[in-house]
Amino acid sequence: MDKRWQPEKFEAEIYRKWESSGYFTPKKDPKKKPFTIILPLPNANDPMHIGHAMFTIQDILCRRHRMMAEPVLWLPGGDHAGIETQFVFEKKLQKQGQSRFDYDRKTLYKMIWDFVEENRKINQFQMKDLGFSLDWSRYRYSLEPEIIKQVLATFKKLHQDGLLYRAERIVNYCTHCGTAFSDLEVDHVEKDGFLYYLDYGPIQIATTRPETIFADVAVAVSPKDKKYKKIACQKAIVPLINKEVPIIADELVERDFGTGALKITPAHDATDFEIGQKHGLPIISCIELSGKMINTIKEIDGLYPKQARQKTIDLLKKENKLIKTEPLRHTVGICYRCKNLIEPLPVPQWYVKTKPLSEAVIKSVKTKETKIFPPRFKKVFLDWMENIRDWNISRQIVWGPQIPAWYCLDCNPEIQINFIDSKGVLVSGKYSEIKDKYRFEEIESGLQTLNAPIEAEYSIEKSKTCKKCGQGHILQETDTFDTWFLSGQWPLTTLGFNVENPEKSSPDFKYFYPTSVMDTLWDILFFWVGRMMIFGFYLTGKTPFELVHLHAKVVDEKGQKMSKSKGNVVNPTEIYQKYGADALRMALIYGVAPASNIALSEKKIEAMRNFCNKIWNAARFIFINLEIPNPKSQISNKFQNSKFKIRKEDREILKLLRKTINSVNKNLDEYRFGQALEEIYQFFWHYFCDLYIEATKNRKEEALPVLLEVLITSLKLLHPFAPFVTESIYQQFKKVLPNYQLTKPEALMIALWPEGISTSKH
RNA sequence: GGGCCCGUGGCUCAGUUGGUUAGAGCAUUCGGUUUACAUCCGAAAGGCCGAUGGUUCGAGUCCAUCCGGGCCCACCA
Repeated sequence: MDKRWQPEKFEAEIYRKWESSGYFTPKKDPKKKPFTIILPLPNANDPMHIGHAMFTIQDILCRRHRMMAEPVLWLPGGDHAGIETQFVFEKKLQKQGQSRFDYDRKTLYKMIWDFVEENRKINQFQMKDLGFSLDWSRYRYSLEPEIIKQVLATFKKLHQDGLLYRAERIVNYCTHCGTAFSDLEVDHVEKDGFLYYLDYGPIQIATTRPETIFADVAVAVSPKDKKYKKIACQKAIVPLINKEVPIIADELVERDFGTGALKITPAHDATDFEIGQKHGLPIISCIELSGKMINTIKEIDGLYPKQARQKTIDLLKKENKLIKTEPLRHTVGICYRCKNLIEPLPVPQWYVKTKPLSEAVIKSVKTKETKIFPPRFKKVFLDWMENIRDWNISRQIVWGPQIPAWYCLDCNPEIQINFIDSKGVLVSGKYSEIKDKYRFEEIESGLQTLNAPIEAEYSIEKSKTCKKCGQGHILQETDTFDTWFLSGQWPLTTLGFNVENPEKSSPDFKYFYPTSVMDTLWDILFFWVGRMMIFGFYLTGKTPFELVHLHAKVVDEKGQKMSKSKGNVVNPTEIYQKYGADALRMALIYGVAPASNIALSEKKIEAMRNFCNKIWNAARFIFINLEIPNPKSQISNKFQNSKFKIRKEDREILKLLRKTINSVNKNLDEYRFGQALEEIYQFFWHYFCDLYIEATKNRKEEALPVLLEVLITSLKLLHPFAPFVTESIYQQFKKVLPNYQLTKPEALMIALWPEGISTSKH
């Protein structure tokens, strides 16, 4: 054995051995309950970042259960990651001086597909480098035809069950990304702005968005507000356009804010929209999807809201309609992706009715059919579930499966179409306006987007001709699914669930579902975990996983969030190349409490590298003392038959070993990985090495059986945390002790886990 | 506006249902090391466990209030 642990010499070979021996692929045994984890599918396009290295927790769970002789499946996959990937790709286009609007959707889709394929394997290699015991034979990609087939079937089922509908509401629209987002995808930031007090004739209002006055349809006051009682029957007058609008009363209006009167602009504010709906007010838009002003006055039309605001204020000042301006710190929504302001706009979208779906989920968490760890997240999860709002699943991007709904253009001539014609020119217009100038085939092949009015009729069955009018001018909805609509079904689709006929689901599904643990970063608890549970219960009536385990994010040594701009990002690849995978794995686990931030420093990684070296050298010491003159002669003769005296120190170390086994098991049973590792660390280094090995130096031969037993047992305990160094050592010993009882199994990875006397309650 | 979490030696954090001298890694100081250890071993120094009050035979650990830091959710224009 070398003088020190050199990971680069062993890691790749060891991983190859495991994989080729088929250890990662479970043997299904109907008599045994399997242990299953579905890997949170990384963005197929992303190289690994430090967050992915936290999958170590899952590997620890899987490796331990595998050693406990359970059939273990850890299933890997990759996500096309709709908006994330398209965003990255568009940035790339931008660098080349292009944009997505230069391409029809088919071409763009193909380009992104190729872009992803180029990178799709990278993070798979990296996960292998980290030693993850994933069953690569079951790898799934979210855009595989079979996966998409099931996802579309779910859409159809939702539709049949009346849980799906189109609606035109205020959505969170990012004019830069050109798509709507769900409420979860909007970040809120505090911003210093101004509150403008405007003269609306008999009444004064206060607003932060004077540029939207052109779309005002009313002024609302609080019904409790006495000071406006008298003028309730009068009309307010919108300045600049001198439009008369009614003054109404609604309890959503806050009496003490501003003047207590709120201008109602249903098209550009969610609260106003709600009030507008209640009072039957019209919806007038003054900002279009491109983010530009429209339907205003000639000085303003075509401007972006920011410029429009200044211009409007100038004009209001001129007409003496601006009463005063006061500074106001308020929160605004920004796009979580591009950080630009979210523009609330009315757009027809597809929605899932979530309330009926959430009931089973809530019940399962309350009855602990689905457990959440750490338990403190249970409350926020339930709060969210209980107040869930309908889910907007439409995204106006191309990267992802299109929503399976079809419109007949002849029955819906008002449909707005954007396409690139055969000369490469972008054409926009209603179908009724363009149908005589272009052939349908030209429109279809150059199609970018269509925008169907809310009353448009659609079919969820694909057909060549319209059942109503018999024409063949049919286009599919160009909205694609929110990525989470696909990934929300991941535990089902990856295991082979059949939506249309659950009886026909694959044997894998029948055996491995429900899965055991879902481990993920808590920031996607609602995005993903919640949706997986919704789909799991909706489609199978069962929870998709018995336990949700949430871990925290990795921060730098000062406790600061890692970000590119701060320059404190730790690249896992560099780390494991320098220190070895085991050192990185342990640095992420050691001394970390459940779901608390993980402070990662180079010093800590070094310390764990030293620990690997310590393990290696303890083994080396024993290895050398086997002193085998001829490796083929059986070492066992040398000590197995010899009578040796058990001394006090032998008894003590064995007792301590037993104690360590117990506490490691207990800690692991309760998901205290950091504590478990600390226990082994202390035992191995400071008791076994510092005390026991030192004490046996003058009676090496006699102590050999105990040395070997403690070493091999420790290797087993350490294996889930540091698989490479432990397996490498084991293989060295196996070579010289092929028939020794402790080194019988082919690999440490499949050796029997040291069970303690369990003290935890089950 | 509602909710959650954190505040323990210079730094980063453990401390599981309240129980003997509060732990680790890194950093610091001193000593040792001819062979398991690009190191390692031994020893030392360093903490009124954010503040105050309470429950208790006993609290870092439970309760209340306050101070300081972080996070999540929410339609205050």
